[in-house]
Amino acid sequence: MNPSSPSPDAGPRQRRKEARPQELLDAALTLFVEKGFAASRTDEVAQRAGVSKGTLYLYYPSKEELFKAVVRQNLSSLIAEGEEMASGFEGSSSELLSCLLKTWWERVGNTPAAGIHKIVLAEVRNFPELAQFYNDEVMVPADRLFSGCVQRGIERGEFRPMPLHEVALALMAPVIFMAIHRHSFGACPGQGAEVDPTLVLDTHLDLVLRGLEVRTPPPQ
Amino acid sequence: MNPSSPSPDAGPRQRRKEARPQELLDAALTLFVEKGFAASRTDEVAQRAGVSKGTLYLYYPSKEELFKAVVRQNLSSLIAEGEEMASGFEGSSSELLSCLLKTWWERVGNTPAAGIHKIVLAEVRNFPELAQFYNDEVMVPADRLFSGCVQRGIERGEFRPMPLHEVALALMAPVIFMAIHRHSFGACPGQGAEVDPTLVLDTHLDLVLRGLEVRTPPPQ
Amino acid sequence: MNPSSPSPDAGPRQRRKEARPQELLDAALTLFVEKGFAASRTDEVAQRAGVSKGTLYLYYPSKEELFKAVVRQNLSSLIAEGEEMASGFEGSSSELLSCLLKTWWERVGNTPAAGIHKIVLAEVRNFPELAQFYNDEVMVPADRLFSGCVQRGIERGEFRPMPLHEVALALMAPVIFMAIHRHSFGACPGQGAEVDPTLVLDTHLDLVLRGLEVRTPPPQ
Amino acid sequence: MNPSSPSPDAGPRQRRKEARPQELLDAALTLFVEKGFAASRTDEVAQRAGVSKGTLYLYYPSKEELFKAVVRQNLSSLIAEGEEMASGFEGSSSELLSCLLKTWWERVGNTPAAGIHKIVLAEVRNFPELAQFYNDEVMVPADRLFSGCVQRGIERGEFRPMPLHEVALALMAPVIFMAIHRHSFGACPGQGAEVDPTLVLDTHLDLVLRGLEVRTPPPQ
DNA sequence: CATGAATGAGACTTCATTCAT
DNA sequence: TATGAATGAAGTCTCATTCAT
Repeated sequence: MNPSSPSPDAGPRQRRKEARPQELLDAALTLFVEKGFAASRTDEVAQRAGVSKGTLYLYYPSKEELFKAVVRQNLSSLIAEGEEMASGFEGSSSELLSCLLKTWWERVGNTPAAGIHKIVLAEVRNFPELAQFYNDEVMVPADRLFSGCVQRGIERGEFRPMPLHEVALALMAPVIFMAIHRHSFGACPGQGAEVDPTLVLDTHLDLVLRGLEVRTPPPQ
Repeated sequence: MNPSSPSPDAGPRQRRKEARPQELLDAALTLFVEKGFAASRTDEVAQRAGVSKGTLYLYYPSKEELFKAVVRQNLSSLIAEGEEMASGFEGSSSELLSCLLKTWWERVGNTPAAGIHKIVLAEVRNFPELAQFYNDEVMVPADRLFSGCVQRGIERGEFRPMPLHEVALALMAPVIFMAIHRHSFGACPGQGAEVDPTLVLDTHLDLVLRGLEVRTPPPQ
Repeated sequence: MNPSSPSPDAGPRQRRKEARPQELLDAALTLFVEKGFAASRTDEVAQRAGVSKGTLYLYYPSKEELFKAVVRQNLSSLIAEGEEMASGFEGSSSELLSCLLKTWWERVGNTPAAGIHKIVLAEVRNFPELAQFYNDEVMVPADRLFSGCVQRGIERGEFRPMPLHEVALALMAPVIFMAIHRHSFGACPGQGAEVDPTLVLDTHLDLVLRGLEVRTPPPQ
Repeated sequence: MNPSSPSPDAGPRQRRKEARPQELLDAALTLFVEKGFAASRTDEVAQRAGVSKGTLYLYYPSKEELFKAVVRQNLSSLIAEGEEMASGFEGSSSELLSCLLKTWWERVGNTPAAGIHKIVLAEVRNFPELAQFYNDEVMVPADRLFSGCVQRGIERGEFRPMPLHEVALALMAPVIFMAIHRHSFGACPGQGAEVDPTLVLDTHLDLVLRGLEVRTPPPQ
């Protein structure tokens, strides 16, 4: 991949080798989202990545570790990005929250990665180690990001004083719920498809941001 | 159990026999909610119902059919109640929505039945038959109920005009999400337990209902 | 088996069921001795016992537990028997030791059970739990039995004072070694078969018991 | 490793190459003795020899062949030494036997080489080829050596007339047994460690040699 | 010669389902 | 109707062996 590599071509084998982890993660994401964690077979993950079962274990020592790697690649990185965007943001807090949620929807909610939330909510109880991992790696950072934005709004006098964590949850829940929902019923034709995600998102933002706003004191 | 029991009306044995299906459904609900569908063992369902594994198959021909029966019994009855309450309601639409959501939380969200939503979202993709069923029996009625309340508010001049289904979703999502969340991470100590459900519910209502309100035109 | 059982015949199924554990233990002993512990497949144990693989796990929860059961049945019981014989023995200590070793040879050394010693010596290092088990269940009791007999001889003035545990080991080692040896090379025709076990045993006893004896004090 | 090395006689690389088979055999011996044949991984053998797994297969076509080579190399050299010592011995036959056994213990029993006996006894049944080899190379010469010494003692009037092969076995068994035993249980703390090998050896010799002796006629 | 990524058969174990009693 | 012993397919993971580089 790197043209400065000593061997100019490296051959297909070398190229394959470097791409393996990514190919495996992609295959795993697709299958986990489709069938769930427990119902996915390591055989099939490998098969979809075009390798044998043994090769999968060459890169990831267990099914659980494979799942963690999928989570890290698809969720952890996005949260970090959001944190970065928030830290340098100049506009109003409403714009910031709106921007964060819309970005999240484009980058996660509307992609296969959204299915991860479904898996976690559904199966984490049977895999306690994953619960801890997901909490540390996803839930805590996400809460911190959104709570921080709300606090920013309150401090700047844009928002009413409100409980931070609860507002953060109220902000995130509908988009996550919609993402999960589409992943569950999306495959079933004619069901739940009648709602337009963009309209739902806009409506949700319209409602909640207006609900947050300090009501410009009418002269009364 | 004792055949020498001369009690009339068939005796305890007969009563047991007739109660079997219900006992099995109860045991299955508990276990499915706790572990999920795939991770629940038929052995344990039978054991919790106080019968042998063979007996389970006498009443339900497979684990899948048992699952469907559990879903049918526990979800279908929940919607009608809300519909009834809404139809005779006299107060403001905000009060109506607030009342519906709080009641739902008490009667469903905070009980084992909430776990069914988790199961369905997680596993419906592996049971296409259930998707149709869940859509018809749960999603459509729930949407109709909440959409209707929002429409009532708009018609009575309490709420701004807004897209009905999208608002309905924005209303329901956070409470369902929270219910699911508690079922997933509730068992893990110190995780997700720091949010107070009542406070979340109040905050959510505070935000969304205020967001729905027609802003009383300042000058008038 | 119990004639007072309500059903006089119980049918072949019932009879099979009661015999299962014994049939499985027999099959396991044969196979373990033939191939070793690690190289024996649970499939084959079950097959030789005439049941399916699943049935094996109905009676023994793991391969290791199956092995322990084999050891218990074939070795532990014999040692207890020897202890009993020793406790009530009236004759000389030489006769007692001679009798114990000859009995051991007949009941263990010359039967498939002797192969267990081979397995343990060879593989115990890879299964630490088995090491502890075997030590507690076999080695310690066997040492106690033989040490006790030697001590009896010394106390009664038949034997010279000697270190008990070391003599016990010197007494047991050749017969165990011979048993192992026959199990290893016994299958190979014409090898190691030229020694007559009975003659070896007699010679060993002749040597060691004479070595133990208090040399009748020559008049000096 | 550095190709620019101008050192004569082929340089370190060449030396490495020629030493490979020996390094592999050494690593294999260590590992086989430690873990047994089945539980040893070819990966680890190669790693301990400082080469890759593929290289191992360049020198030995399979794990079984490697095992055979290890046994062959390590057993063949062991016997000749003892024979040499015996042939020129001048003292009493008791001293000769005592010396042989003590030397064997120092040179073999107390070293990793003793582990080979454990491996052979345990696994020879799965490698019929090895049985013949072990018999010819080890058992027959060892028996010849010890039988010869006993015969020498009888001929010189030191020992009672006794069956030669059986006495030989009675002489060798305890030390071999103890050596094997230490290799099996030696790793387990507090087990079998309570016997002092030197004391066992002395006790064994004390017993058996006294048992062999012509009882010096009391009156003289 | 040497490498190490890749393979795939096969190990132990689980569990939904059946059926003789 | 009720039982529970029995089944065997299928799951995750290991590891001896191969082969392109």
